[in-house]
Amino acid sequence: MAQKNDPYKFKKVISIGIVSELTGLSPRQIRYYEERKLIFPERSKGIRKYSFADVERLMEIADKREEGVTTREIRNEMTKEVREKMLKGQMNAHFHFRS
Amino acid sequence: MAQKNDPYKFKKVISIGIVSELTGLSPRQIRYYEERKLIFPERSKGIRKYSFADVERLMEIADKREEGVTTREIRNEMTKEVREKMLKGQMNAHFHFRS
DNA sequence: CGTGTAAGGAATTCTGACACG
DNA sequence: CGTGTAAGGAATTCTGACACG
Repeated sequence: MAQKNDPYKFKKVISIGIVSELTGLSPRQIRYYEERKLIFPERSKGIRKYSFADVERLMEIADKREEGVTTREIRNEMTKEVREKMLKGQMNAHFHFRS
Repeated sequence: MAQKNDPYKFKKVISIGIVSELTGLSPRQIRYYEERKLIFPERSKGIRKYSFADVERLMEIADKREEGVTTREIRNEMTKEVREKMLKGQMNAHFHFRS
């Protein structure tokens, strides 16, 4: 596992303009990737707030897009990863019970 | 030393409204503490940007203010700490040379 | 000294839409 | 499909000032 007890990485506090600066993506692109369910900012009075984790995710997305991967495919890879992680979780729970 | 290789703690990316929510301080108070040189946000097109370190610092300031410590005194404690750290740095460098 | 507030302006963000492809 | 743009409105932030104390 990467880093989970990172106290700042997951707090949604960054507005879209700054995210745009950090990632090099346009606000339009960032909003579109949300529409395609690749990222999930929170809202503070209607205004989108992102975490550093979101910023890193967006940079990964940007890389894949440059390689020609469609948002649809990125989305699919994502759900696949989640599925695998859930399986692992199941297995861990299983072995835990058995031991 | 606390945490120095924290990749997110020191990036100035949070706007004053969010800092206000995180700390419970009013924007007015936050700007005033800057005027008194207790914090040093960066600016992105005139708009203040704070780091998580700044947020923590502001919470310390808030605690001291509640105890009745003046901004002047907080400022003095600060410069004193810096002075001590510089001394330590000197000593470390010194011993380093000698060993 | 430390903080609230009203004032006017500038910069940000939001959404829905049209465009191109 | 993915992204740019102009449009109109709403929310944010900024500064300097007056107030109270």
